[in-house]
Amino acid sequence: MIELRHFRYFVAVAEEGHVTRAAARLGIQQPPLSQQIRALEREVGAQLFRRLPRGVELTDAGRTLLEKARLVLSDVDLALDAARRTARGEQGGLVIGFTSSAAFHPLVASVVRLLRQTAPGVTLALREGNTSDLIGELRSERLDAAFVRSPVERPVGLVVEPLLAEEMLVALPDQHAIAERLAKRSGQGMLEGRIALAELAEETFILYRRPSGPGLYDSIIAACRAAGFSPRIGQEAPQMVSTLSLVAAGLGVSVIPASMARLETNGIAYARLDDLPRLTAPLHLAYREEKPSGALERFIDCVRRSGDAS
Amino acid sequence: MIELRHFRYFVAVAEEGHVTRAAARLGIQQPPLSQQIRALEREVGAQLFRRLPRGVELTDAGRTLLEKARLVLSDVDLALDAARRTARGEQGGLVIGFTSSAAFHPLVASVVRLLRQTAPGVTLALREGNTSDLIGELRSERLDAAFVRSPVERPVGLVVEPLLAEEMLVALPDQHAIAERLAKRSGQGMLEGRIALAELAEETFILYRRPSGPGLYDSIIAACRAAGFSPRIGQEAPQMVSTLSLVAAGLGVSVIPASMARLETNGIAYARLDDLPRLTAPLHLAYREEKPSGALERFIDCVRRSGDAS
DNA sequence: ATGATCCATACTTATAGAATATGATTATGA
DNA sequence: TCATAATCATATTCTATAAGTATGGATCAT
Repeated sequence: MIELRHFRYFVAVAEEGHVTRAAARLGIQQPPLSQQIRALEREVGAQLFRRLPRGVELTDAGRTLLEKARLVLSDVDLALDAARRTARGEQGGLVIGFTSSAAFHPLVASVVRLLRQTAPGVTLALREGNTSDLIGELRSERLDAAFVRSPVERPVGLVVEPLLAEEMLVALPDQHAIAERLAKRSGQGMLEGRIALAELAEETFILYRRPSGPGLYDSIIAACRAAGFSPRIGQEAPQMVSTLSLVAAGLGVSVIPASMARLETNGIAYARLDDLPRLTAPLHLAYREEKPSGALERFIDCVRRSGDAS
Repeated sequence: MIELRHFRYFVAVAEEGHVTRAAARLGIQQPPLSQQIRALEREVGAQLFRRLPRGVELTDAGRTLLEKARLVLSDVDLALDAARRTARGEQGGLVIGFTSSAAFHPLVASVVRLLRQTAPGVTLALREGNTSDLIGELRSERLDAAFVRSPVERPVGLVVEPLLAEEMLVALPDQHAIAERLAKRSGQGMLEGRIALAELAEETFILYRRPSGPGLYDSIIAACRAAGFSPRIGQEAPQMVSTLSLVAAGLGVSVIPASMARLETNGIAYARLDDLPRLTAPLHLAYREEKPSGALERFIDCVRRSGDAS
């Protein structure tokens, strides 16, 4: 049976043109090397070297084999390296989900950037969805990890790791009385000063619809209650992003994570809240409890590092 | 040190998902197989299998390695096959020379065709030249073999193998008295009947110039002497083919190998000779005495078979 | 709970690769 | 021309390691 040893020995002899020198290079004696070469020739069924009085030289068959043997040997090294890289998580494919509201958070972009840098062999597929769908896809192994807001209960079989808690802002129509009262700060539609939740007691609230992302919805309502009123819900938008369109259309006000304030600026003014405790939108990373693959480990590591930085 | 055995065993275990079954398939016991797998894992520096209560399953690193290990194993087989084919002469590159007069001989075409069929892996480069140049190129290893006419002396270090002796024909200008006298046979300019060399005693002879192809030149002159006259040499053409152009131009007559009668028909008539012994143009195959490469052996074989057929 | 399945570990055996000694062949230089 | 050196091949011994045997431990199924 042919082994890599035969190829290694063969290449050495071919390169030296000399059995004795090749043996020295390989760190063995000349007779076993001669034997292994003969064994290879027997296996191939053809002479690979012409024995000359001083040294040996390749036959045509030997020349043909030399080329390919070199390739095989380097392919073996490449194969082992690839396996090592995969084990270290520098290679592989991941499917990552995120809630639409997380799509705009700088953390996601920075994680992707960081992973590209530290593990270029890992291919990422990103998939948007609402929190409950994402949790389901995690369970059914269609996703490897997901950025979610606050899942109501801790889903069994999954690790839900808190990353950060983001301040929530009030989104007002541009022409709203409160917006007119407070000066614009930057060009971004961000208002100067803070407002109390209680000031919005008479407003119509537009919120992300309940079944898909239960966490945020509940905490907003709870905060209103704490501020002394029960909010009037005008409309529940199917997607978190579309709440902003409804606000821009003047249909009501909304409370959104700060990272979403960077888009849909025309027609919308954003104001910080005054109330304590602060109303926040948490961001979590969820993944299965089982031992993560190397690539996923790498990914989680990148997420943590990006989380610390921001 | 990694050996192919490790890859073979690894692939078997990966495919079976089961060490014991894989061991049975490989014809060894389970413990040594487990050991070899462990050795491979140690060499790679990573786990390749997750040990489950019933069987084993690939890790990511294992999956990566499996792909490449399969490739390596099949590449090894391909490498050995390629070497075998080269040894059998079914693969390789040959440079073959031939004298310009041999270019028109059907043997050359049929050899090329036969070699294409029996050894498609052999690539042929054909090179035209005069006999003495070809002999030199054979010696300097720029050619592997050459079709030549009659080399004066047997060149040392070369084998010159006679292939066939071709009848020689007289080439006459179309309007020549002899051509007018004899009826045309086919449309090819071939004349009916034979003529004696002696009939050409008064003609001007156009012959291929001496230094490049001494053999034919000498035998033509010798034949004329035997027929009782010494030919008047009008012009010596630099290339054998151009002798025909000179004949067509009416500058004289020539004697050429029969295989050349198939071209330059307009303006030329060919006549067979009556004299005995027949004036013939031999065709030889020349190659170096040293043991020929497999591809050359194949080629020589094809030449001999084609020679027998024609 | 008990037996069956299956991988791992400990130890023994046997194979074959490596080392040593030597022979055969062919250049090379006196 | 002969002796010597160089180099590969052969014969024999040694040894490293792959294979085999026996058994243990974990997990699942009945």
